[in-house]
Amino acid sequence: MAEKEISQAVIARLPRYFRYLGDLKEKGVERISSQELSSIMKVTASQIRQDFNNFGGFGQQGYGYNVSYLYEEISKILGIDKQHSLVIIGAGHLGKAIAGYTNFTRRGFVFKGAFDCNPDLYGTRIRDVEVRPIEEMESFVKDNKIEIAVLTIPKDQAVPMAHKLADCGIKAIWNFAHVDLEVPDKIQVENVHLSDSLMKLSYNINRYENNI
Amino acid sequence: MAEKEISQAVIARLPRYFRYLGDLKEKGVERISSQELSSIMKVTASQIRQDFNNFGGFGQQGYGYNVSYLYEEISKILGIDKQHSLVIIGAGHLGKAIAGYTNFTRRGFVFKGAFDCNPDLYGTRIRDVEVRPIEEMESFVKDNKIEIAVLTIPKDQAVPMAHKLADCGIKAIWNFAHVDLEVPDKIQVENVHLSDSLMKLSYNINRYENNI
DNA sequence: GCATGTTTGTTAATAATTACACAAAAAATA
DNA sequence: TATTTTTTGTGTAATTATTAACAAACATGC
Repeated sequence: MAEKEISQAVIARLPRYFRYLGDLKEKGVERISSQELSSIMKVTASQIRQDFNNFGGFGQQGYGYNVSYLYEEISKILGIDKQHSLVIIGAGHLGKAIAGYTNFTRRGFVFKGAFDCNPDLYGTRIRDVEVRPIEEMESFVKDNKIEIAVLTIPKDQAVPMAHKLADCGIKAIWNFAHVDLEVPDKIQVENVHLSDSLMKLSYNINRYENNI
Repeated sequence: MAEKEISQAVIARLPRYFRYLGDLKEKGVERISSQELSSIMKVTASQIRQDFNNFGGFGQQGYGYNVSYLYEEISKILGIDKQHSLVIIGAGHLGKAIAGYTNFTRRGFVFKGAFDCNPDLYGTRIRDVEVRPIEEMESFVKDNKIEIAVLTIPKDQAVPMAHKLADCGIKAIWNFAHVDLEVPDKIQVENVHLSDSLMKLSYNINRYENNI
C-alpha cells in the first residue's frame, strides 16, 4: 500500500497556500479558482492544481476550490489539526521569542517546558512555563511524552543534546543551531540556519549590484 | 557580457559548504577532494564539483581543493568579504536574539541601529546600540546608508514598513514577518517564515507515523 | 432542460536539476 | 624520468520539477 512519496518541494509550498487561504477565509471569501489564487500568490495556476492533486481532488470543475474546505484539508495534511507538545532547549532571546509566539499555540503547538543550563534562569517564567535546569530535560520529555524539541543553544552543545533527545524518545527536532545534527531516521529534523539565510541575502545584494 | 545566471539552488548550498570548509580550516586540514567532502557532507561529489564550477575552477586535478583558498573564494562569492551595515526593526526577543548573535559580526554584518514603536524600550541598549523610536528610522537609514533591514515586527506592520524602507533606499530586507512583502525588484528580500518551517516539521512527523 | 462558459484533474511537453562517466591534468611513486 | 594513481572539469544521460494543454465535469443563465 506504499503511497507515492510527495516531494519536499511540494510540502514546502503548502504552508504558504495555508497562509493565503487563511487570509481569504478571514475576508469571507468562499470560493477561489486556481487562476485567481495564482494571480494573488504569483505562482502558476498549473502548479497550484498539481500541488493539490498530490493529495486527491479538493476542487470541482466549473466551481474552483471551497476556501474553508481546502484550508481544513491542508491543515490535516500538515498535521496541524492535532496538538503537538513542544519543549524549548535554550531559554535565551531566541528561545523566548519562539515560546512567546502565540500563533504557534493557535496552530496546535503546545509549549510545555523550557530548559537552560544557566542557573540564573531557573524558576523564571516564559509565558506560564518555568525554566528548568537542563538536567531535568530527559525525565521531563519521557514523562510528558514530548514530541518536538526546539534547539536554541550554541552549536557545540547542540550535537550531544540531539543524541540525548534521541535517547529519550523525542519525535522531532526544530534545530536553530548552526550545525547539522546526526540522529536516527525516525527523528524528523527541520533546520533553521539563520546565518545561511543571511549569506544568501548577501549574495543577492552583491549580484544585483554587479549586474546593474 | 551577461554572465550566466546561477540558480538559487546552488546559492542556497554555498553557505553549507562555507560552514564545513570553515570547520576543516579550523582543524588544520589543508586540502580536500570532492570525494572526501562528499562523504562528510552527505552530498554527491559530482554536485560539489558542479557547484564550484559555476564560478570557475577552484581545484586542481590530482590534488583536490585547497581548503583555505576555497573558503576565501566562497566568502567572496557570498559577498561576506565586505562589510554590510544592518538595522533591526522590532526590538523584541527575536530582534534581540539576532542583534546579539556575534557570529554575524564576524561575517561582516555590522549592527548599526535598532528601532521599535514601544516607548518603554527607547534608550535601552542591545549590545552597544541604543533602541530608537521607529519615527527616526527613515532619517537614520538615509544618513547612515544602511544596506540591510531586519524586520522582526508583526505582519500587519511589516508591509507598510517595507514600503517605507524602500523609499529610504534600503538595499535588502531580511523578513521574519509571516507575510510576503511587495517591494521593487532592486530590493533583495530573504524570508524566514518560521511558522512555515514548523508546519513542514509537523508534516514530516505525521508522514513518518503513518508510514510505519 | 439545454447551451454556454468556467475550471478542474490529468496527461503531455518543456525546463531544470542532479548524477554519471571519462578524458585531461596534475601528483605521487618507483 | 617514466609510470601509475588521483582527481578535477565537463559533456552527457537520467531524473525530477514545472508549465502547458485539453477533455471531462460541473455551474450558470436563459
